[in-house]
Amino acid sequence: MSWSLATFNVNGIRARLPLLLDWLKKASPEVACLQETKVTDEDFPTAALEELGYHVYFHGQKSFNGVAILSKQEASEVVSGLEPGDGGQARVLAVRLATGWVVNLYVPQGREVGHEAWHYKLEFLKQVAAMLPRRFDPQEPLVVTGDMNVAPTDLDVYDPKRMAGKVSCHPDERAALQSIEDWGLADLFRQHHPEDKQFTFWDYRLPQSFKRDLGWRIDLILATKPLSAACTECLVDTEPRGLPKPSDHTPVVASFK
Amino acid sequence: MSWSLATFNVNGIRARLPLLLDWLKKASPEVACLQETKVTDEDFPTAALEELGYHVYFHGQKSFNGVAILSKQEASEVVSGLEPGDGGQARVLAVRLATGWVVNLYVPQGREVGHEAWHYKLEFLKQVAAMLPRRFDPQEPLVVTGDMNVAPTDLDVYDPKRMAGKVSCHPDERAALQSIEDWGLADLFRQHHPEDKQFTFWDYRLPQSFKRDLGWRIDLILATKPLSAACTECLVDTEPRGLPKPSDHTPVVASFK
DNA sequence: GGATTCCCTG
DNA sequence: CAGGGAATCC
Repeated sequence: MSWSLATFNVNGIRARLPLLLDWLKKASPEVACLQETKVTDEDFPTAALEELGYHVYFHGQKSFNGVAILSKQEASEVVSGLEPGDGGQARVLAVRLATGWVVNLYVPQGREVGHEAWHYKLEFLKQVAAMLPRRFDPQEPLVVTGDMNVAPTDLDVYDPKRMAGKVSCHPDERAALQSIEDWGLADLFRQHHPEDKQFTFWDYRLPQSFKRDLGWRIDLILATKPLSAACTECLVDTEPRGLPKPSDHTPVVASFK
Repeated sequence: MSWSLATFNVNGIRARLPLLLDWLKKASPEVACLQETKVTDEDFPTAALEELGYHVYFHGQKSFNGVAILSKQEASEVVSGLEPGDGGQARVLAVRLATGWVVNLYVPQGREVGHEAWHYKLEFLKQVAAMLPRRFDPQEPLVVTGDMNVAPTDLDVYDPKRMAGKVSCHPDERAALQSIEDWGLADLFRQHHPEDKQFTFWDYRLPQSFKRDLGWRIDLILATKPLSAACTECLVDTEPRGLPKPSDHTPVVASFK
């Protein structure tokens, strides 16, 4: 039985609901990991998503952050947060599905290199690296996905020279991401497309960024060996970013046999 | 040659632009008087309206109020405001067309009976009553239209008992409106429909107010004898209030032969 | 309930 | 440029 998993930073699930529902109807991933839902659990639009046949798991807060996982299969376990010390920010949600664990991350953006928020970002990445071996087994099927806010290599930014040493391209961030992968995770998009300059995020603030393809690949699907070996394809679905009222990110989808 | 004139409190012309354009295309009134445009003259969406064949006249301010007149015929005169002492609020706009003068009003709502804003409302109505004989001739064709924020009689409110003595139904407001009409204006809707309980405004804040028809008739088209005699019909177009993202008001249209 | 403006974040 | 939030007004 083949299945697929998506990650999508929706930048406000309430503002994005029509677009998200349309996309889910078409793409119909078995599992969808959402970031930046920007909504309290109280106000999460559960009903509309359940109508599409998803079990809905979420971990939200008032204005910022917020993660959710939609799954056609019911989860047997749900874990919110990175405890202890993710600062109360709603950035981590994990569920155990029949196909394995899915860990959904919304890594802090970090503002500027050296900024307090940037140190927090590095700390967060280190805590993820520490959490994985504590909670999981790299021999078991597991996905770590989400908006990492780190472009793994220079291939993953539109202008590596301009971005060199800047936030999301800084060596310390890349090293922190690498040490997460070193535990035993493969970057599925890169595994299937070793050379492609394909982005998943185009800043609203850069004029015409999407049209001119001035982007970053920061939304990743990482998987342990059992799943990376079963992965048949990993693609960026660029269409939603071109529709009216888009998120600044677009979905990434991995298919498994 | 027959023609029609509409009044429509759009409650924010920028937020209402798609709905307004659709309605204008269908109804195609010769003249449309708009209230609560809520936009500065700088930001008025002139182009989109001109594309529909209208000359566009407006008198706006930053967040509140704002009036505009769209006319397929060019105006030979345009007068903004009620000078002196309409408090700088953008509530009055008059244009001279081939078919006669059109005076577009957005009467203050008044908040609560006795409130400072309510006294201002009465003062405003008195100033309108004083301005008409000073500027115009009741023997000439003239329309005074807009959101009067007064329901002329108990027939014009959904629950006259509940509303008795309240804002927009208070005897002093009705008397002030009556003294405007006494100069020589007929209420065209009421002239053609002496008994109809037909509303033009349904409050957003009353749950299901439109569906349950809990409304007020406060958007009026008044005309001097030459035009009231030429008026063949006056109707409330209820459709726009039922569409997605509606104004709380709906257009009223008068037809003339 | 909805439009506006102003503020904060990305 | 776009989301959310709080305050103001109707």
